Amino acid sequence: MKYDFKEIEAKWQKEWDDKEAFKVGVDYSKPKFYPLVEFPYPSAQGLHVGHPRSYTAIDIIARKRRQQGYNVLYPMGWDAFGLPTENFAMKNKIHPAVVTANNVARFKSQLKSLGLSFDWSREINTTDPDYYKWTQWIFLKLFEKGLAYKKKMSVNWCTSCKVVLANEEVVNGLCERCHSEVIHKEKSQWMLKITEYAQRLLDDLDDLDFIDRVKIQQKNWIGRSTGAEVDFETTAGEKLTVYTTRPDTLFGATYMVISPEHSFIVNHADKISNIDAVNNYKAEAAKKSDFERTEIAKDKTGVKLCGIEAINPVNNTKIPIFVSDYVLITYGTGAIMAVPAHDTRDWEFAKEFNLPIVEVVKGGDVQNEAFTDVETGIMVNSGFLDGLEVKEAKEKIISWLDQNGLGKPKVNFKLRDWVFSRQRYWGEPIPLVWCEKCGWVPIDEKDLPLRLPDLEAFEPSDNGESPLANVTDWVNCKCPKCNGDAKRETDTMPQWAGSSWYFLRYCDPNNDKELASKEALEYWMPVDWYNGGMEHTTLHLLYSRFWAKFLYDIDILQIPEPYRKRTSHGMILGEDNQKMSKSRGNVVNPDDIVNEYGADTLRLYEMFIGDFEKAAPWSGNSIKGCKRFLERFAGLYDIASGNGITPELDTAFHKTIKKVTGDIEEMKFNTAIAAMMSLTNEIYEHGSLTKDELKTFASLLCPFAPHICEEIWHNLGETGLCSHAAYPTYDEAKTVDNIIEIVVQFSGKIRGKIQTAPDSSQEQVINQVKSDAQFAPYLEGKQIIKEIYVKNKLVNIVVK
RNA sequence: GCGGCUGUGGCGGAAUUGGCAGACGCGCUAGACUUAGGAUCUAGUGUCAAUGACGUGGGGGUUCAAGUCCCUUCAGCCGCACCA
Repeated sequence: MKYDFKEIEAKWQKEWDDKEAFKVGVDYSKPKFYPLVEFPYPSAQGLHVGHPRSYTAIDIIARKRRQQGYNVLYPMGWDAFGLPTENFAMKNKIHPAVVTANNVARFKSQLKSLGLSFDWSREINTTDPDYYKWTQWIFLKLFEKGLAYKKKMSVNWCTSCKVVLANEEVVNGLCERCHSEVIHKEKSQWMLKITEYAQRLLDDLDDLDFIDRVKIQQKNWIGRSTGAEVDFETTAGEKLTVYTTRPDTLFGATYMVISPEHSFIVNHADKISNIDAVNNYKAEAAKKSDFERTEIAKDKTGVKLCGIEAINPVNNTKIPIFVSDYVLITYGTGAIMAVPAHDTRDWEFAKEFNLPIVEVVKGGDVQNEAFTDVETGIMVNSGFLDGLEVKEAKEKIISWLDQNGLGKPKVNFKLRDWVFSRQRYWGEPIPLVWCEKCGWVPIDEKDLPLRLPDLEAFEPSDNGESPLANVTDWVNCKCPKCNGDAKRETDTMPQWAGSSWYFLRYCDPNNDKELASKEALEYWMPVDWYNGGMEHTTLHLLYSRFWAKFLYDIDILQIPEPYRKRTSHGMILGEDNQKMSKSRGNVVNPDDIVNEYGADTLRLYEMFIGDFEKAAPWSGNSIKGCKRFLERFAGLYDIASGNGITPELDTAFHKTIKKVTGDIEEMKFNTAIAAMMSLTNEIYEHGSLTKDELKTFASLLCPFAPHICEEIWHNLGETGLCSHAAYPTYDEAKTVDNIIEIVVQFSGKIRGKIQTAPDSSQEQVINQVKSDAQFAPYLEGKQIIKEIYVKNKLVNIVVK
């Protein structure tokens, strides 16, 4: 059979479309399977070869489950709000909605050309008002429950573009796009209290089937630490509270440090004799960019607060207070007790400022290096803690502090609240109104969606307000509460908003009464298998878990975790082993590959390229091997005749089905394909196969290379779709060969092989070896010390 | 600095519980067919001083047996980065 992939692929893609072959039925009695891939941002560049790696992998699993009789929901949509579209719109004077529509059309046709079995009837788009109505609705619920609040905070400000930048848009302290200086600016921003869910986001990870590196990364990001808050009296009269994970080292605290932004400085400016120097330092610290402040060479700087001292509560020693930017206002209490003997940063600071280093845990040489080990040390110079191990000392000092009203145990998280405001046009409007009388007032649910007004120009205003701020007839409105004059919030939501709940919308995408019906959510959720990039682990994946938990708390969702299983694909690199990028000129366009080799070959190659979880370089040569395999597979049609089974091939078929079936579940697609290549080789060696066998093969290969399999299936006289054919099964008993080879070793060296029946006894096999002339030289005149037999594998006779 | 990952032929990569290292594919070599070959088919392809020995980044160890387990060391990649 000639393998005309262009004709075959166009034909079957149309057939699938016409027959709505992958539209999922609303039959809630059938077992369900909900696989999901991260919906793309429809960029102007079109599809990247990285996209199909994830999509094809999950497509294979979806197709397999469908063939196995599950009700499979494999949906696709568009995460279409975002900055690049807005910038493109600004530059070319085209409305972002039009840009989005164009990009979506391109992406969709590209995805369709890959033969992915998406249920297109459930396509969603985050920029669709019918969709973002519910994004806004969820925000209103968060606001209602006190989980959305406005806070003045420092943001990145590009001095040239005059816009607020996300952290990701700041590279080495410069604007990613125009390379001019980025400074900090105070701005009021909407925040979501994800920190309120920190403990639950951490705890619930345990029961999820997420790959380890995702769990570990989320755990680190949430960053739970346990310790104590300790109060230090000061000569200024106000207590300073510090957070420490090492309360056991309290006797070694020889000074304190507060962050430049700490209110203590302002509160007691009159008592600080060198207040000018302190204020200078504050100003310097504020001017520093994030890059400078966290630079690798972290030389410690700071200024002593002269005229004020703190008192160490355990020994009533007076200790100096410093201000330094190595203490962050955003973590703990913004103040620390410094124990230079047992903390690297404090040690560096103490060396710089010639402060005393007092050893309180024995085990290191603290004058030369901070000793931070907590496992081996014994307490010294610590009064009632002396002689204890660190762990014991920690418990004892915490209860002592607690009893004396000087401190208490405390848990802290690195996780910060989620900055939810963007001063941008192309995002969901935040559905709140500012009323001088009533404060922030939510708009009425029945008035959702709050639509983005149509604009001609999308330039942000000079003061960093969203372009929406210029649309006065949109901004000015009536307060929903008192009907007085009010103004709309002009900030929009970040791109992460729409993607934080999209998997719920797929369950019931056209519902205009609820974000999705209870019934649909109950049936489809959770997502059974979610694959996506590692780069989303601490953002999208965490945010969406947070929203799901919130929706669970307010009784919209029946389960507290949205995803049962999470896997992650490796990147596809350029042929030069570097990340693909236009500037390197190593970009491979999937359209070109589909044109030259066909979608089936592209799918197969991306699955064959290597370990799914690892990065792999593209190879223009290797892809030919996959094309060759499909040609050879198509060629099987010419040597297929008769029905029934071919006895010589039967074991090979059962083995291959077993291997492929298992490998797909473990995402070992490369070895599954290798097994099918081997089977093909074996069939050609044998010279023929039956039509029944070819049908079996087609239904096995179908999830990987669906177009050619449909064609073969059809040519073999089937009238239905191969994509709907029952997935092949195997008989365990038939996967075992009648005769197996056993490796024969003498003293651990391989000297030959023998053939025997499966499951032979040790005695049988050893006797066979001893009576085999080829092994006589190794036994002659030797004394047998030990005989080892591994069933069906190997014999090792140790001789002397 | 902390956390995570990876080192196997010329290349991408295989290898249940420790049990034939290099499956499968690319590339390469030779041959066949051919006006032609960036097509197809057949055979070969870890290294070497080659009936044997050596081989999974380096060194050491455990074991009848180590890519796999233990100790140690080197190299590369990714994430976070002064989180007290």
